[in-house]
Amino acid sequence: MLEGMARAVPETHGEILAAAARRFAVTGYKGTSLQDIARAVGCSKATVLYHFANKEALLSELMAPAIAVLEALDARLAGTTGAAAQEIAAEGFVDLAVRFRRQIALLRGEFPDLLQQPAFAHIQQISERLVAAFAGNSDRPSARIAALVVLAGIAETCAEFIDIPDDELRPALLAVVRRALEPVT
Amino acid sequence: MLEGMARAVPETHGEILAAAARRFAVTGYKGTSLQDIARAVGCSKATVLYHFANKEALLSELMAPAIAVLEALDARLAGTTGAAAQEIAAEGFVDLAVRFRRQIALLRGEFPDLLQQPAFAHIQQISERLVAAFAGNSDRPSARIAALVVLAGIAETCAEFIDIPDDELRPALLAVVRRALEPVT
DNA sequence: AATCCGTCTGACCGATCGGTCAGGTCCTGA
DNA sequence: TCAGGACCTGACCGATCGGTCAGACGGATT
Repeated sequence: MLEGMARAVPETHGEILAAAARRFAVTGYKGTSLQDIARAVGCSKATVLYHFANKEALLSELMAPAIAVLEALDARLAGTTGAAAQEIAAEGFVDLAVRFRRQIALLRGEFPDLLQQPAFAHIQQISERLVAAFAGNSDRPSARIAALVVLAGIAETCAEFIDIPDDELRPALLAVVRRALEPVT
Repeated sequence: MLEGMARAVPETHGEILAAAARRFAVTGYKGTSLQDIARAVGCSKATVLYHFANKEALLSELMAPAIAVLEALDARLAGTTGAAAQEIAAEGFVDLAVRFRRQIALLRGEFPDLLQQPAFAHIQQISERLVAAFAGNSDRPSARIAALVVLAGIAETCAEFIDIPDDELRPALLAVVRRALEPVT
């Protein structure tokens, strides 16, 4: 069986995942071919497809931890309203965006397309609830516009500053978000 | 010569341009094929390439007016600093983004890629100066982060709200931008 | 020695991409 | 009547895409 020392098994699976994360973050999901990833790893494209059923499976495995944190944030948001919802959304989403900068970068501009795939269908509803929370559950168009500005601004800014340390990015983002959001009346 | 009534010349050129604008705004530049555009117009792909040298020429002609306005804003920004630069950048960019929502939508996520092409090379420098103006020409990282948040947030929000009337979107955006920007010391 | 299995690969597939080209149609001016 | 040019098209091109498949290789089990 599996007794004895850990077999010197090649960790190709993890290497492919890491290389895909790096390439996706630079050239996006659609803009990165399986050939690109294979070249970065140093194996053939067929090897990539041996370890992952298809390109989308590669994306799913890469996004899974970020999605789990997003769902946890959505759960904490349930039942909150007004300023409390704004505060939870601000702290929670800024933290998420900073920690998963690479994952956010890879779906730049492809967010609407990728949401079509059934594997990410529920993300759309979560992001709608997140916008509502940023707006303090207000129906005023100006509140929703401000919410979308900060949501999109955080995501894009995190994707842009990939080298800055977390402890520098997080407080600056939190400060601008708290300033930008429309106070609930 | 060209005397007499305007010849009933088919305005295919304009129709292609309009259809391309619509398709690009929905599926992006890379995500829209010349076949898609031809189908939307009701002509062949070869006809599209008869009226436009190549796909990039179609994009250039579509972006030209927006780029002209952006360059005018950049010119107005020259020589300004501090709060004055912030105010000019805010009003100018919000107005630009609202007016050219469709053009902004079409380069969602493809902005970095498209900037590589020599035709749009100088746009990168302009956007850097725009970020600096939003930051009130401050070197503080938090000011630059706030500037990028509002810049990206405005662009993405405009691309998202394509149906809202200009007069509703513009003041709401201006309000959130003025709130969000870090005041110059 | 024979077998099995995890790992990996080159060759190949159909589809689609942006782009080219020869030629057809139709109007106009000489 | 004829030549010419603007307009348009189907057929085709090479490249690249995601994905499939039969089989090669090597170490462990029997």
